[in-house]
Amino acid sequence: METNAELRFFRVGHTPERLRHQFSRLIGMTAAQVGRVATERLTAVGAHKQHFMVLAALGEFGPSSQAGIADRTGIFRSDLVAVLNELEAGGYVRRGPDPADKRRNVITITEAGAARFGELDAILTGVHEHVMAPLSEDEREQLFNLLTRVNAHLAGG
Amino acid sequence: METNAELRFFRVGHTPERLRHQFSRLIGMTAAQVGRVATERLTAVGAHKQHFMVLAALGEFGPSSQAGIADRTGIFRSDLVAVLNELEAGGYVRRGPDPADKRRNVITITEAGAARFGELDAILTGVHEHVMAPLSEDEREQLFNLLTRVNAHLAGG
DNA sequence: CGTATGTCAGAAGTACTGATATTG
DNA sequence: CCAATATCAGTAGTTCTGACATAC
Repeated sequence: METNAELRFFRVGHTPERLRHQFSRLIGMTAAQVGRVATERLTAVGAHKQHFMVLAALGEFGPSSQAGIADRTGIFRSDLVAVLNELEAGGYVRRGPDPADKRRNVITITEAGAARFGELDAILTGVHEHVMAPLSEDEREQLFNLLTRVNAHLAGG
Repeated sequence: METNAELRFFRVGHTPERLRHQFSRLIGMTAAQVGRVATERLTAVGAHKQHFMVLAALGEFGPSSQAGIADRTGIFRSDLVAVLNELEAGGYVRRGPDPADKRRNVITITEAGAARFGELDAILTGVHEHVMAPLSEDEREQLFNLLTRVNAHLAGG
């Protein structure tokens, strides 16, 4: 299992190539690992990322139709139904008909929902503390800024 | 649907909170969008991320057992079987018994496999060009370094 | 005997498509 | 008549668990 130069196309001393290739996998690998940790800790309290996303969207933008939540979170309208069923069952949101447009529901976050959001947010903050552990304050801010710009660009088109 | 201060717990002027919350979703959202684009373009040529990961691992570390590939890529041994079946069917890898340990197979990348890797790598490079578009050369390097350190830390324990 | 390897069968989560009834 | 909304049914792909035979 030792070095067989014929069969390796990344040779030692060929660093730029190797870095580029690692780069291609970097985002995916990082995201996968971060996602795994986050999912793990959220399921430990009976939640999903989607719960967090919905509660965050409601907290940020106020009461909304389901279509509005779907647009803001990227969750499919069809999948949102189940997520809202769960959140409603937990008392975290209220779902009522919209008097102004009878096709729509108005989804409203409750006190319990705000508290739940705080709980999930603390968990995710813990995760990203763990993830960011090797970075300084300045570097975390750099990473935040770079990712924000990348994300804005991707969301924009 | 206008501002209802009672129901929003992110208030204007409460910026730090909002940033923190956005931060929690940032990696996930970015990863999701990058992943979607990458998957889309790879399936267009009949490939998956896992194909790329396996070929990259073989290129980087040379011939390996399936367990070795699983360790390096994070793909489960059970799932690797199908991935290698596909790669073998395409002529991209050879799978033979290990004379030194009859439990193991030795997986070797072929010439065609190296070419295939180049093809997939070009596709993913294109994706990350698209992703990194708003960043300067220096900033890309920064992002690369930050993610590398985060990733190393996560992989290490 | 306990452990590692490759393989298979299947569960659980996620992402997505399509159809439908209701309403605008 | 066309578009949007909430909902449901079902597909596809990913992640992960468990079992098993073989070999160390």
